Amino acid sequence: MRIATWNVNSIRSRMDRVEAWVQRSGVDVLAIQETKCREDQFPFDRFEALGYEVAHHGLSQWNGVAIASRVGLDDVSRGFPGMPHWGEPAAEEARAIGATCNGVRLWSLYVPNGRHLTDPHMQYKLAWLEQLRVQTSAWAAGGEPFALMGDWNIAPHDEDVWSMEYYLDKSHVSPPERAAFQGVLDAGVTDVVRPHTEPGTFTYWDYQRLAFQKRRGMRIDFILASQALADRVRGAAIDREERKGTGASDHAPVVIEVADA
DNA sequence: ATGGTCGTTCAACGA
Repeated sequence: MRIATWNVNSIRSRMDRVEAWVQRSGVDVLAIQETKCREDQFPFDRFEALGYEVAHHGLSQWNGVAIASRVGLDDVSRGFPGMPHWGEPAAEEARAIGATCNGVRLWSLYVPNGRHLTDPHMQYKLAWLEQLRVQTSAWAAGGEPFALMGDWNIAPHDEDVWSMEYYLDKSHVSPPERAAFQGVLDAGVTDVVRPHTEPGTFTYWDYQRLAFQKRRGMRIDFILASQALADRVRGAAIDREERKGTGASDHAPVVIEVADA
């Protein structure tokens, strides 16, 4: 079974590329982030024509997560228990959706950006990750195979950014963010992609300042798997080619190959 | 050429 995660940065403006990539990659399940649309705007018909069921969670033009699967899509959850809200007044955001596909519990997650070190959004990000840690601990205790997939907006290691000097006073690399990410790992999941990729492999390149052409990227998209699932991972890759050309998302798809149970 | 962006929705914001 081939499973992937991809921040598409608007499903409506990206659907032609997404469709081409789905067919080219042969993924069985795709976790999508930043659909940037409401439920009534999501192109369900395009996925159904490709043979995929889709569960989507979209509340506005921001955020939005989905899971597309051609190997079953059951027990869909929108949000996770205790997930913090944002804004004044505080409102739910579409940042998490879970579904069981072929016996594996999969989550598509869009972790809050944090914006700046002193921005209130950073506290929201850290609180969101703390609650995800709590939930991950509970899920891991069950022993079932599951994965947390998505855009974490954190570069856990120095080698995960093109320049630590550039990011020193910016979000995504700060000690509190890295500690929050490590907290989720310590709750019972492991990065199953890193062992299959070279150091300095990135998943995201800013649209600005020719970042992709200058190889100025970050590794912020991850697939974290429970032990039961990690034991079945046979390979992984980051499809950097998909970042090329006109109409590309600023994120590349991340793919794992999983053996049958 | 010594800087170079995209989405949302339509002035400004988010990333």
